[in-house]
Amino acid sequence: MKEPNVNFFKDVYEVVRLIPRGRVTSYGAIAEYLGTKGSARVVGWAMHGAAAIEGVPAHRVVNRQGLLTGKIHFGENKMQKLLENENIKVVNHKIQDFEKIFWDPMSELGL
DNA sequence: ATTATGACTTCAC
DNA sequence: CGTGAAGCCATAA
Repeated sequence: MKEPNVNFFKDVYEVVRLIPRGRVTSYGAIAEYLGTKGSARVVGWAMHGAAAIEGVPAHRVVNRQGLLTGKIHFGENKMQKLLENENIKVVNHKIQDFEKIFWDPMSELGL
């Protein structure tokens, strides 16, 4: 295949799509689930396109600290509004009870 | 092909 | 999880 990484992007969309409502996950978790755990940044790049795709709640994907880093490109008010709409509490650009609502694809989906 | 940048992560203080 | 520095993979110019 000429572009094997493209498959990676598609997987990211599927995983993000499987994120339950009121739950969030991190780029590293998705990257690791896909096998490219070293490319957490690439997951962010995948989300860049995912944000334009329906059914891909990019707002549910945050960094390891539960910080809404993606809101910068997503829309600060927009992302927080969406998260609050999912019963997710966001304060100072950060998710509250992040470890509680954290959704790990490796544990939930099971490898 | 090389350099620079990025929606990240981990290690060290 | 405060701040700071280095590492890693892919895209854009």
